[in-house]
Amino acid sequence: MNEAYDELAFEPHEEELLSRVAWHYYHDGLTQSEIGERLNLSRIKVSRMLDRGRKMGLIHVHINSSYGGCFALEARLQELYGLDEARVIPAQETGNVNDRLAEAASQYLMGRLKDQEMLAVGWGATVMGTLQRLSRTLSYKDISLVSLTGGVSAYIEGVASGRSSQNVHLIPAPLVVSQESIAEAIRAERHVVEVMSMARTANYALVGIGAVADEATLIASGYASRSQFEIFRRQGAVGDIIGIFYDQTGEPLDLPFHKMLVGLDFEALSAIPQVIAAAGGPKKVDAIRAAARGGRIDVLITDEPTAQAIIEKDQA
Amino acid sequence: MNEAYDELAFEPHEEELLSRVAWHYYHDGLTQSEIGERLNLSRIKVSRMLDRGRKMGLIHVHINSSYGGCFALEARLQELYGLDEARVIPAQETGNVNDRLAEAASQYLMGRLKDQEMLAVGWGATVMGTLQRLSRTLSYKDISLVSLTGGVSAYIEGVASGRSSQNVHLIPAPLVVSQESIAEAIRAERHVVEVMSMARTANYALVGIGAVADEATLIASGYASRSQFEIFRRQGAVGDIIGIFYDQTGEPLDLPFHKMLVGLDFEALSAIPQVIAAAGGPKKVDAIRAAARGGRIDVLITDEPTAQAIIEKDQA
DNA sequence: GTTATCGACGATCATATGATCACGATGCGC
DNA sequence: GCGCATCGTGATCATATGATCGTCGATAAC
Repeated sequence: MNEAYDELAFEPHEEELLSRVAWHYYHDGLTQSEIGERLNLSRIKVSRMLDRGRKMGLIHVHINSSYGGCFALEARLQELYGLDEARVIPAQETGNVNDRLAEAASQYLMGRLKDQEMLAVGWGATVMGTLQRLSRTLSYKDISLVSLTGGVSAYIEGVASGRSSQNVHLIPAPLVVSQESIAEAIRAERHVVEVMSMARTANYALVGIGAVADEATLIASGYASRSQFEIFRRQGAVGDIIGIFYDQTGEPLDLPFHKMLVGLDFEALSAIPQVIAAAGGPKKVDAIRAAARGGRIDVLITDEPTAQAIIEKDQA
Repeated sequence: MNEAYDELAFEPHEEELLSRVAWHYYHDGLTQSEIGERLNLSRIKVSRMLDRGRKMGLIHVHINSSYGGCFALEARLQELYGLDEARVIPAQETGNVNDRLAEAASQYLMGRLKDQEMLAVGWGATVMGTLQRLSRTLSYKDISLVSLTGGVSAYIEGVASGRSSQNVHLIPAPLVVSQESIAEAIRAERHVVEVMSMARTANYALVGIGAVADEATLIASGYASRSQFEIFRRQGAVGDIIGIFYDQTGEPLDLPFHKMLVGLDFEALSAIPQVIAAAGGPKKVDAIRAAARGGRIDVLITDEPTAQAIIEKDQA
């Protein structure tokens, strides 16, 4: 029998043969050897055909889940901004976005935190929610918490209740004070210096990203006024991380407000091995995008519509 | 670190994790071990998750080809009628259906015929087309041809041209004669007896399936009349194979016409290891269905709409 | 409280897969 | 016609996968 002739004869029907092989493999669950026997092909050839089928897009694997689309966005985000990791949660009508982001962030950290590591935390509603969900894990893994800024005591106390409280180190000050001189004085305090230098040694930093919008938590909590925000906006601010406002490119602005902050600066933040940001919502699109472009963050946890919007802006 | 706690915590997010695993596996091309490292799972667990994902329908493999839908029909046909094999060619506007069936049949036979085997052939346009396409393979593989009935010499001669002609054994008679006595006399001829007994030893039989319709080749070629067909139909005939008409259940009818045929009967045909039928078209739906249900054929090669129609009739 | 049952887990091992290599056929340029 | 490059092929081997088994822990029944 002349093999060459046989193979030649199949050529115009390559697609059929390919489809048939793929069908047997993926739907019938046959092994490549079994398919080879049935169709008079060598096992290796079947393997190569499947390979070709996959590369040519003939074989398509669909993941039948609301998460399916998100992974593509994650890959895109990572690629565009050089992130270590991106997590995108699927769009959903029910449920508060911040809660779901907090949930996702806590999931991420649960999988990442190793025993006895140190987590530095920023400021904001999402960060708070994440810490609440993490509290049990933090005890289990004996994680140390340290604050990146002042003004976190209110909510971090709840998280740190119980046995693990000895591992929580807070900057004992407000986030913002009314004068630069006071801020300087506080930053010079021994205890504050200690906590801040400890924060620099954290393995991870968990931060929120704030929009320059009237709904910002900074305004709601009285740390800043609407008129201040208006000024920030005029100066090109698109968002803030731990109270520091930055422009479209993610570069921090030179604002008097920054001088009144008690907390780490961007340089110190970047020195932490992995900066994880959890934020989402239409108002925050520009803020997140700028933070990512400027390399301010290593890991981004956001929601699907926000991810979509961010990516779209950078396609154009 | 307490592993159990970690795993527990992922529970409500099983779908996410499953999707993520599937994504990495199928889209990113990571190995199960790599996925395990990334997501802090054991390799074996990743394997099991993928398994579950497939079983639960979370992971769906789509074969992006016009042939894709046909394999489902093939599987259904095989299952419903206990066929050894079914081949369904995709619906297509261009091209003659018979030609495409002949092409598919010849493809099938090319892959199946081994050196020096014997193929018995029936009667009809599709069979003729198949043999024409096969002629080169027949020479290459040194295949013997033998006819199942009379009346095939006209077209089989062309196929058997050249060196391999010594391996072609035809029943030297018409398909049908005008009287029972003549048929008996022919069937008693030494040469006819020889060829017919040779046909019984064939490895494969290739046959067409005829509809009881005015367009039938039997009528067109003058072997039967429209009025005869009308009578057959009244007696419950739905189709014929090698000139033998059968009813809805595939049982041969008791017709005077059969007594005037020169060729094998159903019993002899069934004794051939694999009876391959190639037929399609709306008129032949009932004929094919009855042949399949009655176990008259082992392999069916048909087209997509026909397969669909056959299956639909048996669903109800 | 104790025991039985069940399910999840990872270790181990056989099998399936695909990466690499070397060969032979085919087509092309010299 | 004669190398030469290229492609497709099967052989071989390292790796990836999943089937099987025993263990452990949780739960439920007693």
